[in-house]
Amino acid sequence: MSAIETKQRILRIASELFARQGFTGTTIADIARELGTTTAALYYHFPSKADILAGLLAEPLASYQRIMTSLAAGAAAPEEILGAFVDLNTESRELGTVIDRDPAVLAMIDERLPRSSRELMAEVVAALAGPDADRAALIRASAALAVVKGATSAALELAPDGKLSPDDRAEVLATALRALAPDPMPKPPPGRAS
Amino acid sequence: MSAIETKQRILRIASELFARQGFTGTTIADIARELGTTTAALYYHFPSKADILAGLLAEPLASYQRIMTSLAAGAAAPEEILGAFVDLNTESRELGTVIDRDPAVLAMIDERLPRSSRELMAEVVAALAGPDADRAALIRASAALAVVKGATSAALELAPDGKLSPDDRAEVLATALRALAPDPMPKPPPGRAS
DNA sequence: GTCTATACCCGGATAGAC
DNA sequence: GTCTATCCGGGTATAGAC
Repeated sequence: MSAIETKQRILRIASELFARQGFTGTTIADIARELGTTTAALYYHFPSKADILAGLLAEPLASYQRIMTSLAAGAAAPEEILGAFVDLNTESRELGTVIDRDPAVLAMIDERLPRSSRELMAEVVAALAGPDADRAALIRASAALAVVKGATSAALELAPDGKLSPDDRAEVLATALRALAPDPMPKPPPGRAS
Repeated sequence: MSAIETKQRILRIASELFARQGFTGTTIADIARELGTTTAALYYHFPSKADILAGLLAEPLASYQRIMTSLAAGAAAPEEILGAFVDLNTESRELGTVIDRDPAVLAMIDERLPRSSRELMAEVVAALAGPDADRAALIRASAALAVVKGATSAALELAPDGKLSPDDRAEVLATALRALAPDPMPKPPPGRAS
């Protein structure tokens, strides 16, 4: 088995284990056992446990930054932004749960990013809420993002083939947009017969 | 300082640290330092680190089970269910982030509960989605729950006094309900003039 | 490229004095 | 109730043979 091939296997195994047990909760020995070798063999392919995580995070993090730059470029439609995050969560479904579950992972990511992940999220919320957003609008924007994350992973779990069908994607997106939009009529004004 | 008083201080400190660094990411030494004593002193008040967490979790877990039994009793309105979870997240705001972030914590909770937390969540989703729910309805129900968690914590962070105002609570609830409701008209059927 | 063996550190927990 | 000192286990990482 070529070195590069083994490297891929390690990443695949690590991805599963991290998703199930978290990054901190997964030991090098866990990965080695699943791989069928010893921990020492692992260190031939990766210099450290953190580097395994970094290898896993490289692509999704690049996608993420692409979204952020396109977001900084101009006023993107909420639909575009939310759709991009649905796709990001779909591509790297296992990692999505890993990332914000483990503070150690958060810290690692913050090292590799220009701005902290909290700041980045705040930017996305601001972009979704629009320029003159009151607190209610910010709440709704946070809600829309929560929907994207929660509903996407729910849809992926419910899907028989583990893939996000176009219908499901549309449902998630529509739900997020409904969350984002203010209530059309919170309470029908009294004195106005239907 | 009385023992009972110190115990409360420990719980308070632990709550903060767990929220910031996660349960696994927080060491007994961290807590002791913040407390101004040594780790050995901590063990006079709590037999183990896990027991500190258990002390923190006791109340919110009881609330949670209260919700579940009332849910099992009869068909509660979605509004009631979602409202109950908003309140639960508000009362134990710091813990909410701790609980499902750390697999170790999840495991501990599952030990103390009759059913696994995954099963419980599935029950709530089912109750929200209704008896004859298709996959889209289940997705929306998951989304509504995600809104409750995400938007409540966002609202708490945005609030100047760190408290959830009635207005904000209403906004969160309305948003969750919009997420839950199917799209009124996803696409106006063609051939039917407005 | 993978092994055995082991160094090293850190975190949870205990013993026993005060 | 709190201290000093220490044990013990487990986890990352390395050395060096094969």
